[in-house]
Amino acid sequence: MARAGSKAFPVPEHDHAACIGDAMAMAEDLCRENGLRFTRLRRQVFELVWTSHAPLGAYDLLAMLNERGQRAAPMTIYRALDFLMAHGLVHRLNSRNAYIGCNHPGDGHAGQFLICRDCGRVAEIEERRIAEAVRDGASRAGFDVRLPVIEIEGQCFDCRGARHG
Amino acid sequence: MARAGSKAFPVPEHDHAACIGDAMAMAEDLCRENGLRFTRLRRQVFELVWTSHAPLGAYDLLAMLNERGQRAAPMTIYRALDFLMAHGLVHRLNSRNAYIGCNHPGDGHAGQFLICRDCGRVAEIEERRIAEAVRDGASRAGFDVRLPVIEIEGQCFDCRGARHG
DNA sequence: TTTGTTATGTTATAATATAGCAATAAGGGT
DNA sequence: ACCCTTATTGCTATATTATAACATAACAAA
Ligand SMILES: [Zn+2]
Ligand SMILES: [Zn+2]
Ligand SMILES: [Zn+2]
Ligand SMILES: [Zn+2]
Repeated sequence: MARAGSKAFPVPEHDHAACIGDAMAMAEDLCRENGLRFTRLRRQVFELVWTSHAPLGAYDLLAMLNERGQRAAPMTIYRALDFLMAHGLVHRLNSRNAYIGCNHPGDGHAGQFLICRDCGRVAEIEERRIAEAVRDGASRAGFDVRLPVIEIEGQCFDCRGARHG
Repeated sequence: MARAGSKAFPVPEHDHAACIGDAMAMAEDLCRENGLRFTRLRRQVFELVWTSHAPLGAYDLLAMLNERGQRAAPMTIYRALDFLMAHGLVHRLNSRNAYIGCNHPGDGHAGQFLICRDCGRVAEIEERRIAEAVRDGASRAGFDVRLPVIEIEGQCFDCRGARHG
């Protein structure tokens, strides 16, 4: 039962400011190295997405942004999200119509998402064996994988503990 | 390269009336055996979903239904789809907001979907190795899998052939 | 028939996402 | 500095997908 070393789901009382800081730093780096314009708006949206480890909807983000005086329209958020997604800085969770920050970006990588149905938090993992199994299984049907979307609903370690020790 | 024996994606010129007939028969059986009411409306919607091997949107189905004189409202379709989904007769593809028929029903089974980005067709597979890899990978993060959603975008055998021999 | 339950009809509205065009800001060469 | 080009943002309207709430109808058991 891994856990101590696993960073997939951070413990509830962790230093979340550090999560945000790290993500921000990585995003800055990635944009600088690739000549991307990490504008004020994009920065703000990225920061908002990182408000929590649970995914946020586009209109949630919009409301949060507007509470900061920015009075933006939906398009504004969607465009910022498009940029961030295009460069792997955030991911969209199709099963929730919601967006989650990524802390190991890189254009167009497709990880696997663990979604806790109790606390709503999401962890992104990158298990080679899952990707391989998907590729092999698909190829047995003559199918060539381009973009696997894997969103796994279940229960995280902390929520399991909370229920039946 | 498997293909001959694979039924995941039927060949384009197959007898699709037989697909519909088989699916219908299985649905009838499942409902009879479980005391479910496979009403006229639900039957119609199920048949419409099976119109093609590409997934159809709720409003597409609604339009098709209304072309048959039924003048129904959105709720009507969504309720029929809810029933069909609850009993594994159709699946919702989150990445497309669309619905696809299932021909091996059973309450709440969760397969893996191959979605061709060229022809739009979808094949449902059930690869034990994928499910196992997901369960193992998740448990390494202390996560207990309840409902894996796996939607794999790529290119099917027929579309690959059509492009470069 | 009465009664409780499930299914459908109907109207309105919520939630999510995109189209289209004008205004502005950033970068690059002269 | 200037002009030019492109990328970004602002803004209004609209499309698409899904649900809420309540009334009526069909069904089945008592
Ligand atoms: Zn954190
Ligand atoms: Zn949890
Ligand atoms: Zn067919
Ligand atoms: Zn295809």
